[in-house]
Amino acid sequence: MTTTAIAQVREFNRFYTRILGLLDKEILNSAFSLPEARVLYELHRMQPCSAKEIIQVLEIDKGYLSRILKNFLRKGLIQTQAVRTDTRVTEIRLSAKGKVEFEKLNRASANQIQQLLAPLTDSKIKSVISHMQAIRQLLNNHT
Amino acid sequence: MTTTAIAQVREFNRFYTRILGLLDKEILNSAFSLPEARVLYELHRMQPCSAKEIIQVLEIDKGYLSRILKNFLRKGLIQTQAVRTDTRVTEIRLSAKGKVEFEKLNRASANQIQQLLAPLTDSKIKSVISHMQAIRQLLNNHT
DNA sequence: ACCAAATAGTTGATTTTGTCAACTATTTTA
DNA sequence: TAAAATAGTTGACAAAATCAACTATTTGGT
Repeated sequence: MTTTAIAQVREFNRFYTRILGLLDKEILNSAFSLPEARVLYELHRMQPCSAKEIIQVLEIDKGYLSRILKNFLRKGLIQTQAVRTDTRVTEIRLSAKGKVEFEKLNRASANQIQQLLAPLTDSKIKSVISHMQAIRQLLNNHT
Repeated sequence: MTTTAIAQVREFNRFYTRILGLLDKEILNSAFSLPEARVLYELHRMQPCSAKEIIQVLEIDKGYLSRILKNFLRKGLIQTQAVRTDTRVTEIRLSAKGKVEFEKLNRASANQIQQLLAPLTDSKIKSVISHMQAIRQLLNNHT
């Protein structure tokens, strides 16, 4: 039983890895690299937040992130401010420009997803989404 | 309607990217890099096959793949043979050693998946899998 | 049959991405 | 109050990926 279950999950992983690859292509010819895009996305969703929080969510190296954020700061996409109660921590938030860039990226990625869903009828789209929600709920223990 | 659909897909992508990242960790402390592991996996499933076929499935650069295969050959994991009717093409297949290595890797990855499913009851596992199959079927146009 | 275009794969050069360890500056703990 | 822990930075490096030029074939059109 579990053997076939594992094979099925593996097949899905293979399949969905491909889908994610397709969707990422759009991002790759934006102004951002994939890791930058992911950081921007998390900033948008978590801000204000510390570098550490991003590191935890994205499981990314802290040195690596530090450089990405330095770059974002240079481009004026984020603002940083030391936290009063613990000056080791810097609170990061998107600047107005950062928000604009995020929105651009987000629209591009929305287009990609739309193309993915385009061949489906509305009811099939609903169906896909409910399957996705179900999977999320079932596997959700895993951080 | 589609707006929320897109947001839902995005959430799932985020979620499943994380899952895939977790599962990949196991592979990363094997003898293979992630791309090598993917090539090995495709070889196992498609052999005998040409480099081109792998390139198409994995959407990987041909120069990059060429090096990976060269490396596999050096390690004795694959055997190659020019195709009679078109000597530009080399038919690749796993050697006995290659099959053994694949099996090792495959077991490691199976363990990871098993851990993912471990907290679930059998009926929930069935449920996850049927949702996965449904998604695959619905999105399958997108090779 | 012959030449141009296409194709499979290789190689070298380079860029991008990611890792690791050492370091500074704080804060926490015991 | 000294030692350990934590947030983040930086430099050195390694791994992953891309790009273009190249060889050797095969195909297609005339």
